[in-house]
Amino acid sequence: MSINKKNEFDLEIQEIARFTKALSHPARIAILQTIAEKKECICGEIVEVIPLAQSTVSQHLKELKEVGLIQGEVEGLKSCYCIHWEKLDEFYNSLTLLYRGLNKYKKNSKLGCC
Amino acid sequence: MSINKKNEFDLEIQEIARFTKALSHPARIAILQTIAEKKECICGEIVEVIPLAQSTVSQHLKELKEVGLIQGEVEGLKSCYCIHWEKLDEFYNSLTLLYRGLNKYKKNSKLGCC
DNA sequence: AAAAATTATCGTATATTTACGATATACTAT
DNA sequence: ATAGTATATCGTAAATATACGATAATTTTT
Repeated sequence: MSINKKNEFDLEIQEIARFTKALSHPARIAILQTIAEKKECICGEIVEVIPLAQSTVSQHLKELKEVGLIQGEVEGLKSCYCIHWEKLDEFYNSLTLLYRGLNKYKKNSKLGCC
Repeated sequence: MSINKKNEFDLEIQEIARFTKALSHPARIAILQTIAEKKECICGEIVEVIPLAQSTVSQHLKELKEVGLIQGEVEGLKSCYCIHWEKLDEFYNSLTLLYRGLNKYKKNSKLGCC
């Protein structure tokens, strides 16, 4: 049992789900905010602010990087992260489309169900 | 190990994470769309359209209901679902605030990292 | 060259999610 | 009353996520 069925849905929907999943943990939202606020977005600074172990923060950073919301660059010993603004826009835009798409049906809906 | 640390983050952030988590599976996004599109939002109609077993769909419906994005009403033998539009607005608004909050720092950011 | 510092990765434990079939419950139709 | 329907819930298996310490890799500093 429990074979993955996520790929049986529309690609557009899968894309949104990958983004929302990336932001489905408070730590990753907080990390995104921290990176945005600081000019020097060094890993250690993130670890200082987030109430999780260094290895755990590193893991969350990896996930944000994999979905494309942040970029990482090795800077000697330090590792420097920044927001991938275009990707963030892309996320927000596709979510806005979803929201508007749903809202199109709002006018015809009754209050409450059935 | 693996004690839950989600509640060590800002409430605002936790709230957004609960919403994004609810939409972090393609099935739940598809279900939301299906409910919005149909006027008669009966469970069986959702099951027809979603490529998952009835019990699995029911489980996803429960999660959407728990986070408040849909409402359910028993209608005799049938079970009728609808979008909770106010809650959906709430979600979209808080995500918009997050997006704008991040974007405030965009102008001061360099292209690429460090 | 040795010690210290920074970060990614490995190993691992636990928790949660995903998925299904089977079943219970409750209503409708015969 | 009985049979049939619709849906929620239970039990369970497998997959994935979360969290940490330990360690490896690499770069500074001494």
